[in-house]
Amino acid sequence: MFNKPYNPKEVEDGIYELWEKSGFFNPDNLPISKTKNLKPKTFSIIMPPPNANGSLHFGHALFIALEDLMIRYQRMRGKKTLWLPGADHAGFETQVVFDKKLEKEGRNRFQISRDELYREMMEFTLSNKKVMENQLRKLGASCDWSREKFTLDPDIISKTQDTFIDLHKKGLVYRGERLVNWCIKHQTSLSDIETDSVEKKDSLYYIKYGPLTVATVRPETIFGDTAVAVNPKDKRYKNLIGKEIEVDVVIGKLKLKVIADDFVDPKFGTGAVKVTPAHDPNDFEIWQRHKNEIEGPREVINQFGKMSVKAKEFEGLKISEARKLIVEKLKEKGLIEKIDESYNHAVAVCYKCQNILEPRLLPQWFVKIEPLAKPAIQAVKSGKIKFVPKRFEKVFFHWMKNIRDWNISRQIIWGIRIPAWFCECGEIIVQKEKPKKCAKCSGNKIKQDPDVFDTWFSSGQWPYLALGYPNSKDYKTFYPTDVMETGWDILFFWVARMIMLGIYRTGKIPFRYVYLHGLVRDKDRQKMSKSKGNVIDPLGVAGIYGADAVRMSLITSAAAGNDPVISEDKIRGYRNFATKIWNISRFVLMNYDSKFEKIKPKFTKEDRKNLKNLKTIHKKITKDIENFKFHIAAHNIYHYIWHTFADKILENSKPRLRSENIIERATAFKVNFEILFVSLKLLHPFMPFITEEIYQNLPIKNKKLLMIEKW
RNA sequence: GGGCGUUUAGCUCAGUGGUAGAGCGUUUCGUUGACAUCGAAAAGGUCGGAGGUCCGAUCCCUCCAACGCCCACCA
Repeated sequence: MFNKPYNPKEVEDGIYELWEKSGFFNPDNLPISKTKNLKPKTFSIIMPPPNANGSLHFGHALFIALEDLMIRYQRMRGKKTLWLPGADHAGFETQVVFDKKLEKEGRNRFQISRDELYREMMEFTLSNKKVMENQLRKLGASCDWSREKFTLDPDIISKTQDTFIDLHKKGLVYRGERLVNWCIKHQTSLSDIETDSVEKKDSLYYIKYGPLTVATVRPETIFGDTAVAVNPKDKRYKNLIGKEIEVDVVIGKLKLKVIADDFVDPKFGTGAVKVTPAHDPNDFEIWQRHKNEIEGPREVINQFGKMSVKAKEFEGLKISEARKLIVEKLKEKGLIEKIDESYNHAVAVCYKCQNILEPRLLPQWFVKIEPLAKPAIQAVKSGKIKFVPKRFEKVFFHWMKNIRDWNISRQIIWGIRIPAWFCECGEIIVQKEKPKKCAKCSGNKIKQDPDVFDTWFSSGQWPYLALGYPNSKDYKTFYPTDVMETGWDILFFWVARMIMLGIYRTGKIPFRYVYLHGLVRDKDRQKMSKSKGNVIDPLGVAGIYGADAVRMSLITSAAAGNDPVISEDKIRGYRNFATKIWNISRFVLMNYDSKFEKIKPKFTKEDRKNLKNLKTIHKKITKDIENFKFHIAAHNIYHYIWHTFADKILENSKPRLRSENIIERATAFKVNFEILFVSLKLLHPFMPFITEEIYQNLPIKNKKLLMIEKW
């Protein structure tokens, strides 16, 4: 008989060890019934590799609960089941975390040599990775540790570079000088989706430009102007189109051509726009359309967000200071016509530090995305890949259809180095090893591109790389994987890229189902964040109430795609449920008598009804799990165990359990035992620890592990 | 400017074309061998609003409102 009350702390670690030692996390060790000539059915999930730069939070606990549920269910169904764990170096994210750490120590990364910084960050990451792995164990993740991968494993690095080289060969990767999102704080460019847009109130200055007036929020960029644009249909400026006008820009005079472009909205401002191709994405595109008419980008703001040498007397000033000063000078000269002080517009900011991003003209590597997007859209359209819930397919299509080329260069050191080399002569060579000499100029002054890949470029290849593409047995056995389970917030960052790169590289879809979970919120529906102080540590509460209670409360809290709401109250509620099951089991077993073994039960009508009902519940739960309705399955098993089994069936069995007649006693016991046994199986994927612990105490023959009992 | 989601009991959320559900909270009773981390019972909802389809709508359709989110190059 087991102790009272149930104490998860005393049980969970031991159970995990029992599982891990059994070897059954590894699909190769599973007792798969092999029918002749038939390949065993497989089921595989590649774990979204957590960023190895901190501890696990509730979002991680959620994916663990959901994925482990699917994995345990499929394993019990008898499939050759693989859950492949991993960890992500998380390039820019980790760089940001590490920058903060350095800042606390009074250091900064720009003073540390590349090699030294990389070494320190690797050490930091590997130690976080170890912590994370143990946390995954604490939460009961039944993943195959023997296959664990890290995004900076040598083979992953090498194969990620192969993909880049291959894309380059096929013309799908190019090096282009384009305006990119530049973060002044982090000193790197970012992709379009690594930006947030915030509403900002600014002044809109109306500045006299020779014969006309332009409206701008950025007077400090006037030195970089190369044209003035108007709408071709705008009658006001018809006579000026094609002419050159002379503009006083404080530090001198500029001759600017007036050009006609449809982009210009005649109704906005004065209908005339100053064109600054080096510092505005729209202006850059205007220039692209008028390349042979006007001068190209002239950079007047540098990488630190300060005025460059081209701003002459304003050189070195911060943007805001320069703006103020320039406006003053313009005012003195009578060139400011008016100022609209409450102009609201959206500006792009760094999604990490919220600093305004400076558009900068930089040579970067871009992935030509359209040829990759088309087959990805097709895969979802045709139903080869299905989204759960389905509504995200629409979101996916919308984004994929409007997608722009992907900047994959990052000016940080933490990541996979881009395999490209620059010769003094300007030649660019794409290959892994350093070229001995340049094919063009025969020179040997060749340097490697200092940049690394956007971290999503490697994680976008995760399903097939983690499985050992292209030649491994695992890749052949488990690819395409069955389910990709992750948060909808990284639909574009990750899921879309995995589909695109997966199809490109392997010719196959990377997964059949995309299950998207929501964002975990606190009891006031607030996002959990450190600054709000409302973060609940999943490991902390798991330590108090048990990992089972944490997992169950996460699963019951939301349907796919919805945000689960978590509170300690709720977790406590499921801890009570664990206690209930514990006591149910104690009660069932306390009425056990070894003499029952030989007795043939005589079932009553009620017994038969209850056993039949059990089958119905079994079927319903199976169906709901198959249909990804985990929260419904969880509610049902909860309700059945507590309010049908305990409240009714067990209560009603009490008189018979105390009967003088051993057949009556044995029958009552056997019915209760059968229901308990099936309930434990049904509950196992949801609450694996306590169910396994009880199973280990059951008086049954050929006991193995509940984990591999037949569903 | 497009698009999406949510709106059901005091709170947080499930759910269904045919007498409304759970957890927590509240109230009452119960501690005689599974369980007080509990049991029994109770109160509490015109299922956001207005139309429509239907024998019948909380559920399907249309419109509206509130809240939340995503996407978008008007200086």
